[in-house]
Amino acid sequence: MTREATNHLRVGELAKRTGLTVRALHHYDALGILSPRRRSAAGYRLYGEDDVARLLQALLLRRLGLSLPEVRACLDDPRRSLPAALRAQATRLRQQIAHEQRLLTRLDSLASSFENGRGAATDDLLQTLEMLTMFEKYLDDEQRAALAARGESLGAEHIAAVEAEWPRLIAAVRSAMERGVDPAAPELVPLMQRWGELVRQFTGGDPAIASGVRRMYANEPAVRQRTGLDEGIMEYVARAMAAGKSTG
Amino acid sequence: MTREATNHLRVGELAKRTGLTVRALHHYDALGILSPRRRSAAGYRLYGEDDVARLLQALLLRRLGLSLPEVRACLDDPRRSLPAALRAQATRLRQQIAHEQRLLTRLDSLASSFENGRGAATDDLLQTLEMLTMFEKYLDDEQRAALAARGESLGAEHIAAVEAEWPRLIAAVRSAMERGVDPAAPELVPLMQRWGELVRQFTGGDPAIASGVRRMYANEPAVRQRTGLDEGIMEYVARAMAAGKSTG
DNA sequence: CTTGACCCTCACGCTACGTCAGGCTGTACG
DNA sequence: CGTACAGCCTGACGTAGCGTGAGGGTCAAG
Repeated sequence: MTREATNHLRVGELAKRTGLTVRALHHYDALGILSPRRRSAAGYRLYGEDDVARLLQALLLRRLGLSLPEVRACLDDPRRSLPAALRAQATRLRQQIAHEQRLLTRLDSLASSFENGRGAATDDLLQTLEMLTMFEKYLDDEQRAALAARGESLGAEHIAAVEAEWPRLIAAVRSAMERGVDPAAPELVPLMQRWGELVRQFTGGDPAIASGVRRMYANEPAVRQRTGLDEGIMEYVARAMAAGKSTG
Repeated sequence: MTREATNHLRVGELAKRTGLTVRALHHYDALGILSPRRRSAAGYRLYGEDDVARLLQALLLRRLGLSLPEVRACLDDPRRSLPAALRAQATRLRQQIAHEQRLLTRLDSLASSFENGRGAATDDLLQTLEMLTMFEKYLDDEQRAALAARGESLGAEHIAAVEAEWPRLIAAVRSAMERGVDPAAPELVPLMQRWGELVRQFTGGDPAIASGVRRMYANEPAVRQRTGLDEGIMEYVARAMAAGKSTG
C-alpha cells in the first residue's frame, strides 16, 4: 500500500483522461502552464485535483485558439489577460478568415478558368496560371467571365489554332519591320487585317477588355517577353493599323 | 568591365526586384525551388532570365498558399502536380475557414455572454468561461439567449446575491443530510422552497433549460465538484422535493 | 531477480524563413 | 597599392507545439 497514491494522478493517467499525450503534459510543465504541485520521491509528476482543474481550463483556452504563452497568462492572471486575449483572438481570426476567403475565391476562379478550356489549350500550365493571374489584375470579374464564355463558345481546338497562329503572325510582322518595310506599305494590309481579326475574336469587341489587355501589355514586361511583343513591334503595328484605316 | 555581368543578377539585386530577402532566395536554393543556373568564379549566385521567370511562377504559387515542397513539385512537373495541388489547397482552405468560422462564433458568443453581466458577477473569469462553454454543450443558442436575457433583467447585484446564497443553501442541506434528517422532515420545507425558487429564477421556468442543466450536472463531474453538489445531495434534494410536493 | 509498463531528462525534427557570425570578394578612393 | 565598405558565401541557431526517439531509473508482479 503506497501512502501517496490516493487522489494524485501520474502523467500517463492524466494523459489518458484528457486525451493529451504525455509529451504535451511535459511541454506544458516546461512552459509553466501546468506544473504539478507534487513530485513523488522518484521524481514522478503527481497531479492533484486543482492541477486537473487548471489543466481543463488550459484546454478550454487552447481550444479557443490561444497560444500557449497566452494560455499561461490567462491562467496566471485572468482578470488582466483573459478579456484582452479573447478579443485579440477574435480579431486575429476575423482577419485570417478574410484573407483565406480571398485566397479561396482566387483559387476557385483560377480553377474554373482552368477547366473552362483555356487551360487545356495551352501547353505550359504555369504560364496559363500566370496569365490568369494577370487577367485578375487588369480585368474585373465580369470581363473575365465574358472571356471565359467566349473561350467556351469558340471551342478548344479553335483556341489552340489561334494560339499557334499568333507567333507566326508576330514573326511575320517582325520580319517586315526588320526589313525596313514602311508601316503603310500594302504588303502589310493582309497581316494587319488578320491581326485585328484575332484581337476582335479574343476581346469579343469589348473595348474595356481591349483596353485592359493593352494596359497589361504596357505594364508587364514578363507578358511582352513571353509573347515576343516588344514595344517596337507594338508601335509598328499601331502605325500600320493607322495607315490601313486612313487609306482603307 | 566584368565580362559576365550582362544580364545576370546577383542575389541582392534579385531580392530587391522581387521584394524577397537574400535569405529567402538562399532558402529556395537549398530546397531546390530556385537554384541559379550559374555561379561566378567566386561562387556568387548569378540568376538568368529563365531563373527569374521560374521565381515569378514560384511566388505566384506561394501566394496561392502552397507549401514550398508543393511549389517545387508544381514547378518541376506542372502537368502532374499543379491541378492536384490547387485542388488540395482549395479543400484545405475550405476546411480551415469552416473551423475558424466556428471558433469565431464561439468566441463572439462567449464574449457577449461575458459582457452581459453574468461574467462581471462572478469572481473567477475562467470558471465563468468554463460554465459558458458547458452551457454551449447542453443548451442551444436560443436557450442560452434566454438565460442571458433573464440575467440582464435581473441585474448584476441580484445575480451576485444569488450566487452567494447558493453555497450557503447547499451547505445547509448537506448538514441536514449528514445529520440523518429524514428528507420528508418539516424542517427541510423552507430550504426546499427556497431551492426551487432559485432554480425557477435561473431557468425562468423553461423546462427545456432545466432539463439541459440537469443533464449537465449528471454528466459533468467538474461542475458538480465546483458547486459542491454531489450525487448524494442531488438525490436527497430530489426526495425532499417529492415529499414536500406530496404533503403540500 | 527479471520482466514489462511506466516514468524521468535531454535532444533533434518539422515550416519558412530571420538573424547573427565569421570569412571571402569586388570596387572605389586616397 | 592599401584600405574601407558594400555585398556575397556558408553554417547554425531560433521560432510554436509538440512528435519521436535515446538512454536510463522505478515499480508491481511473477
